[in-house]
Amino acid sequence: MLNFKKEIAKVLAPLAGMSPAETESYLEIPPEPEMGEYAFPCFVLARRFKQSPKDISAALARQIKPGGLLEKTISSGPYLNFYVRRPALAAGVLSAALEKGENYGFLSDGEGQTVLIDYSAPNIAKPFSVGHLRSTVIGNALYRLYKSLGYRVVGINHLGDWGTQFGKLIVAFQRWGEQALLEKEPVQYLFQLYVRFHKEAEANPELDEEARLKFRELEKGDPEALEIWQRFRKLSLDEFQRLYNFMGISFDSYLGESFYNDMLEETIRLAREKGLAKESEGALVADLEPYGLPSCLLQKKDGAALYITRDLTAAIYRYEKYRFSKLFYVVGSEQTLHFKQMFKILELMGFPWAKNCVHVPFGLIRFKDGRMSTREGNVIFLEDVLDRSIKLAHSIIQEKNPDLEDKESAARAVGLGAVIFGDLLNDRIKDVEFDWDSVLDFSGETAPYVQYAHARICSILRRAGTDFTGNFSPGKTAFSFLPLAENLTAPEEEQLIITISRFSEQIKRAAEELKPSILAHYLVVLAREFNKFYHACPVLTAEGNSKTARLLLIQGVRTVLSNGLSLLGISAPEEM
RNA sequence: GCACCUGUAGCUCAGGGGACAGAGCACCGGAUUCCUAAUCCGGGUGCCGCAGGUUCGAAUCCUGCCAGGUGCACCA
Repeated sequence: MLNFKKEIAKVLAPLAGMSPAETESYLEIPPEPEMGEYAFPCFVLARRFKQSPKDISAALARQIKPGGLLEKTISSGPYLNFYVRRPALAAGVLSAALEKGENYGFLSDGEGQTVLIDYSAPNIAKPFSVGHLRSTVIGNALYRLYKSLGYRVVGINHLGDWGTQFGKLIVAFQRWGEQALLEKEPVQYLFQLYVRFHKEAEANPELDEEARLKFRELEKGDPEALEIWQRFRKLSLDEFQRLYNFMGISFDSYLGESFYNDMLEETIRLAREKGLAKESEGALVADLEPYGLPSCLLQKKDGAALYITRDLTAAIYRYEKYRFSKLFYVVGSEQTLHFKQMFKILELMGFPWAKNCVHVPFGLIRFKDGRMSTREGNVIFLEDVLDRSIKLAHSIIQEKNPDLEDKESAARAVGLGAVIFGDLLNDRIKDVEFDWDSVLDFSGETAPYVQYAHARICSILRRAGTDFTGNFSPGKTAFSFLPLAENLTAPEEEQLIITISRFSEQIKRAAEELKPSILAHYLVVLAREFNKFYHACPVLTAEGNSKTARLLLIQGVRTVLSNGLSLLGISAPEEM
């Protein structure tokens, strides 16, 4: 469909007296399918031509001749509606889907460019809660989206493996810790210690001071503290790794905050050199008031570095190493100010690439009566959510499809998919209220809905056998599809073709706007359209060419559903 | 106090300056001699938070206000 849009722009541009690119930017999708595939609103030309948009539209319609993918151009009031030659579109789209398979829809816009995505970044020694889910699944989807556009993508898990919480944990462990419990369920146990620490510190404030000192020791390289820290780190990393594997997520780099310890001095030196860092009350402060931002602390009065210094250092390191064209930080919206400050400091430090650093914020997951807090212990663990979702999926499969051989893997795909999709469907900037009922609702606009459409197609294709694709040799497929494509004239069929043809546009837009939700919505629409088709048009009992054409059509739908889900980090089982 | 984000149907939310503002959930009724009924079909809902402004045209852009959320110096 990208081609069709370009084709229209090329023909229309000289008549409208603007560039093809500008023309293309005005093209829009009409509200009803009967109005064609694209429309050009002629209001924009009214002033230039000193005529009413209606007259302009009528005149343009007369001047534009059909050809290529363009079937006809019809003036509709002030709009100029373009109709695609549907069989040609169908033949092009379906042959491409068949040929390209799991790469169908993917582009190569990003060739030669490197994009870094910083996401997930759980805190070591804290359990993985649903709060971390968002960064993880959004980041993972962006990772796959950019990859599909041809970018070289580097996924970075900036582990929260340093900071004062380790002082607290070490103190807690040394006071109350038991080796055996730690070995048994490391993260759970560390979490308990962490919660206990905060509870006891309320009555006993000197604990906080002790923790602060302990962290100082750790920073200075105290062997005992270091040994404990390393153990905590390894134990929780192993557990995170297990979760990531389970969810099918991986990273290219696990360099966490601690990695930058030795480089912080250099960052501070650089900031001083640029006149950015000033002493204030014993601490080191970057004055950002002239830029309309609150000043921020680079170094505590005890000499310890702060989060932002670490982030600055990491950004510099990453640029040195990867020469990225974009660096995305998939981090909660509560840190918006932090990133504004950080990017401004990078700019003031004289790094021109600072403008290529982008914060990709997302809303909080909250409870009805407030936010989650690790300290207070009121969190929901991701693992519990996944477990319950998968169990539910399993019991539904048991009920609906008792003969299915591998129920476990189907249940895993569906249960996991439901959770991921639920997080990706809505605009990431919005807060979400955590609610078990909606997490465990598999009807309506959900992954299972999309997966079910996919499974149904697989079922039909299985029954049909695979021979029907054998008639189409690669290379001349589009041509040989034409006679078949003429059969796809039912409204449900045409709608499916058009929607399939817009797949690449959706991928591109989702990546550009950094919103996987765009793709998720598109998949729901495609699945819905397939379901309508499924009820209106029988496939296996259709005759001759009509049957073959429908098989090819649903094969195309299957490809898009499966590729689309995969871009969101969700698998599409063949049976469920 | 200041800054940023959000406000659309009973609920959860789509909506790319453009044609009559759309889905899902929930509720009611219907469809299975037929490819998986996790499906489909039908039924009705809106001062698009409020008030101004820009524009041929605003849910969409700008300003102000209201409500909720988030942040604002030694946490990350």
